[in-house]
Amino acid sequence: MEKKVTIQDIARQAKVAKSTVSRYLNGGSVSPQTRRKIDEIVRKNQYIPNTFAQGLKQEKNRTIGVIVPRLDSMAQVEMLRGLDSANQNDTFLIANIYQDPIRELAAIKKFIAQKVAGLIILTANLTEEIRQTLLDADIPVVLQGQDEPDFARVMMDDQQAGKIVGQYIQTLSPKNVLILNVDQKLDWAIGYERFQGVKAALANISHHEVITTFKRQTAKLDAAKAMGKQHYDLVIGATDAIAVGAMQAGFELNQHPYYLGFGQSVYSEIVSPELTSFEFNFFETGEQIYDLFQKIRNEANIRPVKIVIPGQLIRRASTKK
Amino acid sequence: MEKKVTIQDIARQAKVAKSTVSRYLNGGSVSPQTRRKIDEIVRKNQYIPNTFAQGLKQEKNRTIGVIVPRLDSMAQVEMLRGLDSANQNDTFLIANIYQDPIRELAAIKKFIAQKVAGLIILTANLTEEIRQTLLDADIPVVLQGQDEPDFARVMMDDQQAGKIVGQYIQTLSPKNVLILNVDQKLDWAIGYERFQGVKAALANISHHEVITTFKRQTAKLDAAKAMGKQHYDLVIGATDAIAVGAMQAGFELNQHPYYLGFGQSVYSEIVSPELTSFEFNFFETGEQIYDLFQKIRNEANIRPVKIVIPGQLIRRASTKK
DNA sequence: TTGTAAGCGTTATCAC
DNA sequence: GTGATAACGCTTACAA
Repeated sequence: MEKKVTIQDIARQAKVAKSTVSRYLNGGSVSPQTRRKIDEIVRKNQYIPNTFAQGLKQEKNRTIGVIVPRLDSMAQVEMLRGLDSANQNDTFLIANIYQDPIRELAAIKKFIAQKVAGLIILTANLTEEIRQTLLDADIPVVLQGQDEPDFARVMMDDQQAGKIVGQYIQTLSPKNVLILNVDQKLDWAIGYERFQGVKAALANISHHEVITTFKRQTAKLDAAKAMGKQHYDLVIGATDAIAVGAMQAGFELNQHPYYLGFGQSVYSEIVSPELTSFEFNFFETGEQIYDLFQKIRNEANIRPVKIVIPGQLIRRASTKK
Repeated sequence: MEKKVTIQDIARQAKVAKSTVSRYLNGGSVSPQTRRKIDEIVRKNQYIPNTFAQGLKQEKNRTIGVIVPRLDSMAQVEMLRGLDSANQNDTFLIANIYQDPIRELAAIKKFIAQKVAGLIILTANLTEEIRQTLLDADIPVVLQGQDEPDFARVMMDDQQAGKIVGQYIQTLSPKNVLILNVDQKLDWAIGYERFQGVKAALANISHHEVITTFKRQTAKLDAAKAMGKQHYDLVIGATDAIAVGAMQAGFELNQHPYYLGFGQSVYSEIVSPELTSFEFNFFETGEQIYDLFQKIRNEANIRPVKIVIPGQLIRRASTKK
């Protein structure tokens, strides 16, 4: 059990003033001899500066608060991995807020109180109160998933996704399409933007939209209800999880329409038939988020930027005859 | 943009000494009137104590470092959720170390330097160096996944799991069994303990063991190789992911043995046929880990405890005729 | 019950 | 290049 060794101890052993040691540590001017002497003593004592004292002195630290809506989402976890991979020298404080705005606000306030260097928020929906809190705090913030003009943000190109999927749908020439979507109010980017292009392509095709949730189980139930009433030959889920839920429902009803999903990719290759899906690279998105954060952290008054991440349609067996 | 308000500001406005405010904040003795006065001013100014100043003074804080081998594992994420759910008033610092002992050691050292209140380590394998570092640091530590007698730990009951699965296997009366396991050195609890009971049950049954990795893709490849050489009527995967990989291989080879997995539960209900699997409640495990941490944090010199989490066999379609 | 004052470990500002 | 010394915001004896 080692007791804490302070800058003072180092100074004493090196027979210099602690201010000299401090300068040594922070790359100030120190004579080569002194430097070598301190070098050795620091190493021998395994000295590590006290984070709290540092933080107290310089109103700054290398801790970034990360808000995650749900940790049981592949997309989110991939983005975290991306953040981690791009990370230079920061510590991430991760708060899982279970898609609850109340928790979200609390977590953000706590982060601000802890004087984090900045906030990265993976979110679907900012309440007005959170918006204000963020603006007032006046710290670097990067948003993902919500297109808020006041903030730096990284977005999936859901419009393009919808457009490409829309075009693809037409090549399948379906007769009757089931859309399993989520509430726009819950997630605008997905609920609205993602489906703009899809719906445009469906203008002259019979189709039906059912609002369900992100949970596979719920989606399965809702899909079963819809598919029980009438017959569809193409089912589009707002996410892969939803599409897979529908596949399960169809399986039980012994129906075999085409299926198409969006998003993550754990599910898609496991189900049989494998799921055709419009996929985004969430890992790379995470990296981009971190890079953007670095940029706005360093350049003082940069205007809110928007970065758009493209994706691509991966055709698999679920849309093949 | 609000500037920081300190305990001094509150004291001035309330016309008391800052020590009084400090006492107020920490539940010391304060007269009702003073209390009310401070109460109001604190609220009006939205005062939040500076974490660094607090941490500097009292060598203690409410931050717990959590080491996670991989975030792309359902089991791990569930445990994190459990931790979160049981959490009273702590902040979790989560470090994803990608199953890399080097990163693990680095992360642990960093946590210790940051003077975390304790460490929760979800791990499969402690190197000797990490063991020593942990012991030297002399802070509360709870381990999960590694049965180290020197530490408080929460373990899955892999022995019991193996035994139950072993009994179940016999009811299936297979002729030739393929075991897809992982290296014992990588994960003793899974590689060795989990399969003790299984192998005992297989004593008089022809079987073959192949070592693969936790990755579904690799497992699929290894399974394909083995299943290509001879015919099996039961395939047991050390994890669900491995079993699912094998299912995919079998599907492509047009073989349809029974399949059986262990562990998490995302996959099991999605594949068709649904996967029979021995399941642990990782969420509850997370809660237990936190509770145990609380206990050893508060009681000074408690002997290293061991908590064992049972599981249950869920029979699904993959082992039905 | 309240106030005074002495640190906690670090960095920053000066003189030397 | 170096060393006193004063903060940073808070807690905690110890006095009053």
